[in-house]
Amino acid sequence: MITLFASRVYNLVKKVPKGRVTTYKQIAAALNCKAYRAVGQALKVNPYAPEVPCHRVVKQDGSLGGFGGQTKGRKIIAKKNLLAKEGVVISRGKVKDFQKLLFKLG
DNA sequence: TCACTATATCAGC
DNA sequence: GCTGATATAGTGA
Repeated sequence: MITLFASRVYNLVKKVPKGRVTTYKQIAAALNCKAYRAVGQALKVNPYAPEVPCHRVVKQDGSLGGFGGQTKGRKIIAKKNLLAKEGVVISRGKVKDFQKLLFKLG
């Protein structure tokens, strides 16, 4: 079930250009709320898999967050490769130059 | 209303 | 630096 809130999240994520990343907080802030977790859930059930690259959405500290294939555990390799292809380097499980690559919404 | 969740932030060690 | 607890907001049953 896609809701209005989720649609807004997708819209914002789609705005993130290649080689750039954003955070759950940025998205939530752009929506004028603090539903960081709701954002993650919205992305989780996203029907726009290729259009809404959740791998471009990371945690506030630059770490990949809970995604990376599944929410249980697993390794975060696919995302690392995907981001690396776009110019985003992952170092120690976190985005390198995160602050520079961070795409501020609004 | 209750429980769950891909977060964020603070306190304690 | 890491872990535990708390705050916040949205979704589904």
